[in-house]
Amino acid sequence: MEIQIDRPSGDKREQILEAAIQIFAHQGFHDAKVEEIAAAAGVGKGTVYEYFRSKEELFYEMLDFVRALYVDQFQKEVLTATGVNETLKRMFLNHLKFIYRHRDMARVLLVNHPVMDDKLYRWVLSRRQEMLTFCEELVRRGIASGEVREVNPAVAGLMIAGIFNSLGNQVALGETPADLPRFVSQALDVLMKGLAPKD
Amino acid sequence: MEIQIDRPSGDKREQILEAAIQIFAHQGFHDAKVEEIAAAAGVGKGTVYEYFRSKEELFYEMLDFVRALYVDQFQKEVLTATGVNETLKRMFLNHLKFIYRHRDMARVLLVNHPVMDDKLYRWVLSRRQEMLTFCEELVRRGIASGEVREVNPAVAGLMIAGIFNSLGNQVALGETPADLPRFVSQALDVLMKGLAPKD
Amino acid sequence: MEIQIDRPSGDKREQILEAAIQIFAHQGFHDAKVEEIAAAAGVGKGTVYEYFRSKEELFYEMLDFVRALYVDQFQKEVLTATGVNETLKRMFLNHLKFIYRHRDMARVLLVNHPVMDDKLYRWVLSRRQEMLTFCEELVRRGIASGEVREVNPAVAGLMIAGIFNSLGNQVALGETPADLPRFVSQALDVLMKGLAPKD
Amino acid sequence: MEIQIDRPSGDKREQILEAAIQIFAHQGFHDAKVEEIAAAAGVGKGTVYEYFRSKEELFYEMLDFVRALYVDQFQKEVLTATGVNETLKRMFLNHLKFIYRHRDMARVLLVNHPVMDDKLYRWVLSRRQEMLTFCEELVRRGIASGEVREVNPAVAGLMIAGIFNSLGNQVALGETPADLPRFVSQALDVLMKGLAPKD
DNA sequence: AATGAATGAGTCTTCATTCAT
DNA sequence: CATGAATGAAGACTCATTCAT
Repeated sequence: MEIQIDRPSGDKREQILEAAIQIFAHQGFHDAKVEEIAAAAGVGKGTVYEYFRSKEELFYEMLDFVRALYVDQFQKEVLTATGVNETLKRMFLNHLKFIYRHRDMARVLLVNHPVMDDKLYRWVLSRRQEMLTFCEELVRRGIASGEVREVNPAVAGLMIAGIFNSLGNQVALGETPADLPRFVSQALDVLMKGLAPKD
Repeated sequence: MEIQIDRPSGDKREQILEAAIQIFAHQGFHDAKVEEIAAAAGVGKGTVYEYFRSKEELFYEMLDFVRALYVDQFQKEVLTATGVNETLKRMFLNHLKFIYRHRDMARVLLVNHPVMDDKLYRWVLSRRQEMLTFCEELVRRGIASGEVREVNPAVAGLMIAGIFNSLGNQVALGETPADLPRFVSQALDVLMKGLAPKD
Repeated sequence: MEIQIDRPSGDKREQILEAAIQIFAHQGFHDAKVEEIAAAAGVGKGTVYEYFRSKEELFYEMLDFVRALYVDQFQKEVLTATGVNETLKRMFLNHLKFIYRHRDMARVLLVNHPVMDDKLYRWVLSRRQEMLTFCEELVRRGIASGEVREVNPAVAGLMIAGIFNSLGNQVALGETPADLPRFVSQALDVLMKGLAPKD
Repeated sequence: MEIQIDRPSGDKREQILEAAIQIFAHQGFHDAKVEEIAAAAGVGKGTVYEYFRSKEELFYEMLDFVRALYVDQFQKEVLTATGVNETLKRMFLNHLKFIYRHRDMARVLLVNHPVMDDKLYRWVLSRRQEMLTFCEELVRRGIASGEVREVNPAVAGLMIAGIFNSLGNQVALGETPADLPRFVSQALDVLMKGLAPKD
């Protein structure tokens, strides 16, 4: 009898989160009205408060929801790669695909930083640091394996993260290139040449 | 000749703009109260409305005010350079110095994008496009002059802009490197190697 | 014969009333949540509405419930007395004992008068009038029987009711005297001396 | 030029307090709407918040406002008396006159005890204790001066306070006696006889 | 020109009540 | 009968804006 597996008890909650992504992405935190989110989720205003203590909590839960989706995909498709070049390729491509498929979510993560308070500020810094740490570590590994020449890992990490974000912004905010793999490989070609050992 | 030190004409307006930078930077658009800005400027609440039609107009005027400062410096110190390498060096260094000297303003421009409405969204896109166009053009010139190999100028422009922003973010949001010129040259070394003609 | 210990019929209704006393007494009408009352009664929120049309009706039913308990005891222990002195003694002692045993209920009746609307206002006035009428009538009987001198029965009635309430308040809101009978007889001693015929 | 003495800068604030008395007295704390109070005061809703931080603060400020009026009159007319009998006479008469002139305020103080929270509960208890302490002390002084026989001062104090409140309630909630001085002296006659030394 | 007291539109949030299960 | 998820009406409070001085 346990048919309906798709919509377990978390049903309404997820509906609201999806709606929150849309509304927050388009209006920003302050201009988004809880009533709009409820309407977009197809529920009553009060129902939002059955699942989330406040508008602010809903906002943060949504950030974590989106991030969880991203991290999930990242772990499956990026962390399984070996070698700097391969890792970067998957990392970039994965990023652009994710953004392309979730433009609304992406806009939330990229642009919608109202700096309401220190809490969000810290959240943003924390995400940024995660990314930098990963990139820097990748460079270190590359140096160790001989794939990368002796550069300052912190600087190279910043560069990788910057390029990474810039390409992502292009997909999210600008015109999405038709051939994403080619787009990525063009960028990585320049990057890797810049990092390549003399030889 | 240095008479009128206290209050040259047009002073109030600028006082308010300076205050707006501080307050908007720290609180974001929505959490900033007009009253706070007035207080920080040392004027009455009503006075703000003598100089600016609305809080929103004040916000945009402030953005343009900050941008004008930046552009001014950019034109003096960057546009006078010749050659891709030299231009990039000045452009990066200039950027980091500006951010370092105006951390508060920088936070406004970097993080504080409430996406209140399409107006701001367009403003942000527009600034981004300006930067990309400049970088892309720089690459084209580099290719023409032989300083840069035959890369996709759009992709290279995105990369340069990404690195540019990433280093800027590091100064604004992270730890500022002690030796900025060295910091920049390390990054440009990688970048230029990546873009260098085969030899 | 003591079967059905857990849930005799009509039990739920009484459970809810008992819970209502506790919650209303501690939170007041408006701050009491129906959900809390339901929880305190060990039933679901919806169940409350099976037995009471609304929160307001529950409140009034609770008032009558408490009052019925009081009146019951009053009739058994006070109305069976003869003579003013004996009646007063039992009336006072009975009152204090009731309050002592039902402090929570007492707080409802003594302090918790939200004056939500004219309905409750009239309820309060009505209870007050009952008490005054009884006291006044008692004085009249005392005058007729010679136990009380020729005083204004309305005034004397007010005085008795006032003393009555004041001693009750002491038990409910202040420190309960250790020896209640002595406490009462001290007060009645003064009162009866004041009302005594010249003789 | 300093004519308008009646309406100093505290003008609006007092208007709001007066309106608050009316509205709170008739509707109780929870059913009173800030907007109603503002309307009754002839000001805008926001103006209330210029003078009072919250509805709750307004409520307590109103209580203190009324109490200050009362205490003021009490000090002038009651504390200047000498002798138990005279003090009681003035105290009672003063009370009834105050209530008669400020029926709305009186209802606030007498009936409107929503027990919103412990704060108000403590306020009520505190006022009650003040009254009891005063009455008890009065009895002690009477015993010392020979005006009162050797009764338990705590019990006698409770009685006096009870009679005091009962007469006040009659004026506030019931029918006001035409001849207040006579009303008071009838009650005090009984009371003082009850407290009189044997002789 | 400068001010700040006054305003009320706009929104989050609560909670009594309903009703499908 | 019993339940509690869902609802939306209602109200406290904020703050951009106005305008009399």
